[in-house]
Amino acid sequence: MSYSIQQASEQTGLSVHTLRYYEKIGLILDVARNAAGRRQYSDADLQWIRFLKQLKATGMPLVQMKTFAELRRGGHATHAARRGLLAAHRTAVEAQISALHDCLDLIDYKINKHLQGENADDNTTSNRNVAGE
Amino acid sequence: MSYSIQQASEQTGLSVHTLRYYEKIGLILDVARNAAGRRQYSDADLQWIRFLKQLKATGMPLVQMKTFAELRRGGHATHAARRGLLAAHRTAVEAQISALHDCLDLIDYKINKHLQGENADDNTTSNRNVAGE
DNA sequence: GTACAAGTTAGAGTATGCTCTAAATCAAGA
DNA sequence: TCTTGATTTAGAGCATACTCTAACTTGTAC
Repeated sequence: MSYSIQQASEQTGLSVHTLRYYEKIGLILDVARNAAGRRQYSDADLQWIRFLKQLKATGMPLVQMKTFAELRRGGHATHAARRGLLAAHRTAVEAQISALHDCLDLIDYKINKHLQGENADDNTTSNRNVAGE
Repeated sequence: MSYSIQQASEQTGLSVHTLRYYEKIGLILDVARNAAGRRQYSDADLQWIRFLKQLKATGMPLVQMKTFAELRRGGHATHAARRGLLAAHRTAVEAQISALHDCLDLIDYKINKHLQGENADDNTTSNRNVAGE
């Protein structure tokens, strides 16, 4: 099964512009072309693009994804390197989750403060050591 | 207690450039000045800046933080609006956490795949419906 | 064959969020 | 007083990640 750039866009949720851009900067490699020079995305291509989207959702910069894309093209020899990258990123994602939980706690505290109708404009007298209103 | 911009920078982890920038775009309001026109940050200011930093860590755009900053200046009358904003943001942060957990799962799958020495370059024969290598 | 939609490229433009520079002012120590 | 370092402003510059434009080619329907 192969897909036009428009179909790939629909399947992945990235715009056609973005798909071309990702290819230009080396995130998507070796996309097949038909006789007329048009892109023919494979299922594997779409899976890879969805993976990129996931990585992006975790805040990974495109340049780091590019590193991964290049390693991927290197085949078996690069398995260890890719594993290392993923492991490092895993740690980063866990830290992010932890930071978001902290923020949730803070938001809950703030919401609660507002619900109770406390003087929410005077941070200096807060009985809890959290950031200002 | 009041703090110079340099001290505020040290206390909050934002650069002095960023502190001035945040003030310029309306994220930090009504910072006191001494006779010479130099900024004198209060403890309340620092708490507010730390709160901004937390919001930023959750991916909130500066323009939305600015809305919150303006509401804050509005005092009691804006409590409900602020509560609404925070509640909406809470939902967004929860969604983010959930997305990050999904990504962790995917990363774990990938790491595992590499550890086992499977053919990690052939996505089309993957026995699991996840994104490409 | 003639529209018309969809594809191609290179390259310009935009949005966000800083980050730095220049020129001037100010405060404190030798 | 002179120097050094910190501050001030307006505004320029930069990095990231798109997003769009122009000019052209291709494929399909009528």
